[in-house]
Amino acid sequence: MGAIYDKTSVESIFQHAKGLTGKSLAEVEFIPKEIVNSANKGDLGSLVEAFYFVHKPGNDKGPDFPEAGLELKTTGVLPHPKAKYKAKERLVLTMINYEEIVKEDWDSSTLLSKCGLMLILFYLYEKNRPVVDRRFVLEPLLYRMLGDDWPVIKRDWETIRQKVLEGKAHELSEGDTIYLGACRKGAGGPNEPLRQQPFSAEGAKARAFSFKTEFMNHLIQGHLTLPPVLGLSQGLSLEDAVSMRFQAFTNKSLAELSSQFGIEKISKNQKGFYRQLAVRMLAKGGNSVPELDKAGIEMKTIRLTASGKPRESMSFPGFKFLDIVKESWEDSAFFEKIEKKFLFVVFQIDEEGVDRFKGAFLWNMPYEDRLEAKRVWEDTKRRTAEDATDLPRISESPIAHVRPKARAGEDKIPTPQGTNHVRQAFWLNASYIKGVVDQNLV
DNA sequence: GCATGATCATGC
DNA sequence: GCATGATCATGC
Repeated sequence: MGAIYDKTSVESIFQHAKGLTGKSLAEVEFIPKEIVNSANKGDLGSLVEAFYFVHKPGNDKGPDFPEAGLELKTTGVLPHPKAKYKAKERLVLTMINYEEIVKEDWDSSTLLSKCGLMLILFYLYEKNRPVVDRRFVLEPLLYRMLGDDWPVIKRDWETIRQKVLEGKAHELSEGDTIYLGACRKGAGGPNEPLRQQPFSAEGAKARAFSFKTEFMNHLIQGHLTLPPVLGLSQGLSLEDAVSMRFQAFTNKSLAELSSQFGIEKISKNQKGFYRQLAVRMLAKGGNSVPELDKAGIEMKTIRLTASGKPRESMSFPGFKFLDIVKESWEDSAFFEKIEKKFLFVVFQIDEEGVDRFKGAFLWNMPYEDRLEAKRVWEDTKRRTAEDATDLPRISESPIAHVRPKARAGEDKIPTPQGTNHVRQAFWLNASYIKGVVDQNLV
């Protein structure tokens, strides 16, 4: 049975939690066999609560330990060669209740009252190991939502609430926000029931507040991470911080930038050079921007020709023919990517042929366009099953197409037809990117 | 100039 | 060794 501790004291609960460090639940407590067998992946948290803390959680609205105001979370980590561990996935905090959130304000919000103080236990995720045998490999973490990150999180919460107020709960995506994501929740798929929202007749997918995976990485590696460079803890929005940083560099030539940062483009084929410059501009000469990593923001460089069109379409991760035919849209890598927030950093060749920095902006794909991307993905899935050599071309959609992306000509992978064919990826059309740049670059 | 195909450079 | 962001190459 669980050791003695005081359920009303944060410190006491925290100390008790430390007794799990380095051990699995089954090493510390006897867990009846029928429970071990029936436990699924989501159950470790409730098993820890029931068997180790000998505690019944309160209702859904409040924290697990109401007297202490403490919410208990367990979450998986994966081994990582450099950082030792990284987050397996986002941490789901609590469901977004569309009917309720519009009546709330931040200070009295369900999110803050339930998750304002969390005790997070990190276990090593091993797919085939029963949850009760998974070891808690890190010290437990007490996370206060009102610490350094709160201005960003509050702003995120308000962004989500605002969208529901506008009757756009169905348009929510993770890319709307910085650290606090509105992740979809539930099995997904075409049969998943939609939820009602107060200001639109349109049904919306069930979504929950979550800490993004990359944000969890920073919690895990907290003491290792570099100091923030954008000053968001003072309440500045990420948009403003980014545009202020880039402002000073507008229209500077590549030569000016590289001499300013003391980095030279040595070889003609230095593909990451523009990206390096972008990071230097943002990080005041440094080489990392922790806030961008933490927010899971995808930085992409865009190089325009003198006429203002991107030189290239924009590539996304590749897919395997045998996988895509079994996947659903919302489990696909392409879906995950295009729900993200992007930082587009734009360079352009001027009339004299000089490459110049033109500006940068944050962007996430509008709902309508995500529907079109979904259509292209569904079409790709269907056609892969029939003939993997005939996939959506650039002329077939204003937004996305499918094209090879391989390491070499021999880099071929199996198709459902039993043949091997060159590896493929999704791309956003250069003409679509042009439209985005035209609309967003001031 | 564009669609399509092919592959490079880099970081983990 | 490999995935990913990025770019080059070719033919119409």
